[in-house]
Amino acid sequence: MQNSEAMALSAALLAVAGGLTQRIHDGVEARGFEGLRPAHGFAFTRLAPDGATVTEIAAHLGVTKQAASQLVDEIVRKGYAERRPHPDDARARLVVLTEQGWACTRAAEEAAAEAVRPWVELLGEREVRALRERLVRIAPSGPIKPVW
Amino acid sequence: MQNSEAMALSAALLAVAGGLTQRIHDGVEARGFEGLRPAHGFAFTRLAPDGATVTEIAAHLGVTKQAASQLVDEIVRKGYAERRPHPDDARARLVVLTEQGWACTRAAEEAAAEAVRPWVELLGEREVRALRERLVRIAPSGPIKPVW
DNA sequence: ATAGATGGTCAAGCTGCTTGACTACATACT
DNA sequence: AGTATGTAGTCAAGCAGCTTGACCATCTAT
Repeated sequence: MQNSEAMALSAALLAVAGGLTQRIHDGVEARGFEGLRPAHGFAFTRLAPDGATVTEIAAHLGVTKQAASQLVDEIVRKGYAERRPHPDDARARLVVLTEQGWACTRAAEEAAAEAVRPWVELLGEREVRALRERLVRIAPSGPIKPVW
Repeated sequence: MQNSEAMALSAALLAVAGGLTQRIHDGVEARGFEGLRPAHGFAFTRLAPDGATVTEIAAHLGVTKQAASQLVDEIVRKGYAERRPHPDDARARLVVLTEQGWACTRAAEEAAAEAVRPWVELLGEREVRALRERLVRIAPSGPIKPVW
């Protein structure tokens, strides 16, 4: 594959990712969840199953513990999560989503579906599913970093 | 398409985009172009054909003119671009890439090719090309915004 | 028991962005 | 032509989100 092709692929991928982020963010706001940034959404995905510690969130986002702690402060203050004592470690605190946090997560899923809808209309459901499968296969496992 | 599928697609896309950005950035640095951030790269793509004004770069990046001006200051100070009088408008200044700027652009293309290579190994060249075509078709035309 | 590693927070500082104000030039209207 | 409005760009100040550094409480290993 030529360098210019790789660059075109990269540019398209980053443009799509940027637009998608914007649309999800707007959709979440339109559903009444304000004062959140995309980074909060990524934190939510890590909190979603059973909660996580600040350190785990920091690793997930690829930032320092201090930054993650500050981010958790925000979502706690806004009622999306709460800090509980950790069952196994008295140093740690388990951050878990509140009901409002779950509602916001569902809103984000709706917004994502809405953002993806134009793609389905353009490419068809089959192609979009294929796109998803390929992206899942090449997705890195490391921390989620901002696109730039 | 279900909401959860749309979310999985979004998550994979953003993860791939984040990883790709990181890899291109690292690759550019490894080729000796330091002190640049991904945002500079996006500015370069706008400057590439025939240069651009600060205002055009601002629109391209989705930031204020002041932020774009500051970013141009940086790449000028580091020798990647220079400001010239605009041929048609005495208010404006045309920012164009220097030879070093072009060299950096080529380095970014090499880095992109390098970053994409694992995907080719995983999916095959045919699939990656198909991926590119689909992404190009759904890519938005608006400003390039950060993923979060 | 003790030494070192780890979870979390407090504090200070930096960087990249924003808003606000301004000058120089362009464009449109009368 | 003359005037009013709009646009390109910069200077200045402020802010938000991140970093580094220091610290305490608790866990883990010897």
